[in-house]
Formats: sequence, structure tokens, C-alpha cells
Amino acid sequence: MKYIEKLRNSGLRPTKQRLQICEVLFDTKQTFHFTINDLAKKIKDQLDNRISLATIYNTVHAFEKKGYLKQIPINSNQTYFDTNISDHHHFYDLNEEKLIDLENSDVGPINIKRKINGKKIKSVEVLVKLED
Amino acid sequence: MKYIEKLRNSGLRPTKQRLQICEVLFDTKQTFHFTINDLAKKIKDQLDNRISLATIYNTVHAFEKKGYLKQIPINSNQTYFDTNISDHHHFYDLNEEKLIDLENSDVGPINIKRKINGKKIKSVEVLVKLED
DNA sequence: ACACCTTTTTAGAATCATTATAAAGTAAAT
DNA sequence: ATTTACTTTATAATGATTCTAAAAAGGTGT
Ligand SMILES: [Mn+2]
Ligand SMILES: [Mn+2]
Ligand SMILES: [Zn+2]
Ligand SMILES: [Zn+2]
Repeated sequence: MKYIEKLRNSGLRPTKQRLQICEVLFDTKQTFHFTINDLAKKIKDQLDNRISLATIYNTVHAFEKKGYLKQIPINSNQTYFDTNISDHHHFYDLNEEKLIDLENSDVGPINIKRKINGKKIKSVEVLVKLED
Repeated sequence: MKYIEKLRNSGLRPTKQRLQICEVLFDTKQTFHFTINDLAKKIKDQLDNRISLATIYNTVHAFEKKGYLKQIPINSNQTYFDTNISDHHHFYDLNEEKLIDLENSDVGPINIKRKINGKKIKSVEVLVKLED
């Protein structure tokens, strides 16, 4: 019930599937990073009914477009998403292939001195790769 | 002839294909960004003989492993590589889907204050997304 | 409730970048 | 020259993602 308004306000119909995906994604103490496959597993575990993979893809992309999820730029065969939509950065542990949040406050202010004509900055993201 | 030593020193046999790919990649005034497909096109245009796609993949990965190429972390269905292996950053023009180098000197020094136990920092990369 | 229209879900097929396979070719070592 | 290890290649396989089109569900007005 708590996500019905959120979806309506975004012009998305609050379907049973979308509401359930909202619960899996946003009813958590901690934000988290996931691939579509991670999410599909989580949904299968946490819910009694199944949701088709196509719907999971559709929903994740819809939520991303609306700004409820962010994509994390990283080199992987799978796309990583983040339920933490605040401005922040990431560690990427190359050995464990795991993402770790790096808060804005843990990185000095980033000053982009160069401008590109006619373009404005949409985001500034730092990726710190870690190894043992 | 100029890449034979480079390859030998890396433990890579200087085959005809690898030497030709070296020429396409490194015999340029400017460094550049590319996908495997870009590179395959370039090879077809610049060379008289053809090189199989499998070899292009193999070679690019071998060169990356040896540090002659870098992968650029970005969300795309294709993997982007960079012949500029210096420490540097990138603009990504979302509208034109184009990468632009952003020199280290164009970004203030980045100070990662948080440490992860037992891990050391391998790289720090900034991605600045641009829109119109 | 019902009719009507739009959006959404779904199974399954298609796409396409990338990786795997295994046989033939080449470079290096003995 | 023979042997050995590495490399190239055509081709198949893989797997994440997107597409398709038909069925289901939501929303609106009556
Ligand atoms: Mn991707
Ligand atoms: Mn990729
Ligand atoms: Zn995050
Ligand atoms: Zn670059």
C-alpha cells in the first residue's frame, strides 16, 4: 500500500508485480547493489508467486527511468543497479567481484575544471578498484 | 618491426596478426577509445588481409592483460577499450554516446579517505556524464 | 456491475556481444 | 628436422538482454 502513491505519481500503474518488486527493492534497512539475476533470485525466494523475467527487466528499467534506481558504470557482463540513489561512489573489489558504497564524504570534493561546449554535467562518479 | 620486442618482452609471440593490430592501435598520433567492433572495422579498412574476430578478441584481451590497453568502466552493451593507458578520466556524452578524455590535471586530486581492510587501491577512475 | 481503452505481463523467440572448441597453422626450442 | 607450445581460425555455444504478440489487468466513465 505504501508504494501505490509513489507509482501513481510517476505515471506507473501500481500492479501487483510492481508493488512486490518495490517491497523487495525498497523495504530494506540497507540499500544494496544487484544484477537482474540477483533480483530474480531474491524475488523467487521472498515471494510466493513468480514474476516473469521480462517483467523484472521492464520494471527495473521503468524504475531507473523514474530515478528510483541507478545503474552503476562498471565492466561486467551483467548490468549492476543500485537502490542507493544518493550521489555517491563505489569501491569495486576485483577479487571478490563485489561493490561497496563509498560515500561522498569519504571522497574529497571533485572539481572538474574542463568544460565541454554546450554540454552540462549530469553526474560525477568515482570507481575505486581494489585488489588484495 | 618496432613492436616485435615489445611483444617478446611480454611473452607474446610476435605473430603477423598481433603486429598488424599493434600498428592499428598504437601507430597513431592520438590515443583513442574503441569497441571490438570499431577495431574490427578499422582493421578491415586499414589492412589488406583479414583477421578473424576471435583473434581480435584474443589479442585485445592479451594486450589488456599486459597493460597495453585499458578497459573503460561504462554502461554499454559493448566493452570499451582505451589506447591511452595513462591515469586519466572520462567524460561520457550521453546524447552522442561518445567518450572524451579528461586528463588528471583537469580533475582536482582525489583523496579516498576510507580504507577497506586488507585491500589496496588499484585505480581511481572518474566518469563524468554529460547531457545537452 | 459493465463496457471500453490503455497499460502491463508473460512465454517464448530473437538478438548480439562474447567466449568456448577443436583442428590447422606457425613460432620457438631442441 | 623434429618436437613442442602457442596461435589463429571457423564455427558453435553461451548468456544477458530485448523483442513480439497475445492474454491479463488497471483505470475511467456509465
Ligand atoms: Mn552492461
Ligand atoms: Mn560491458
Ligand atoms: Zn552504491
Ligand atoms: Zn581515455
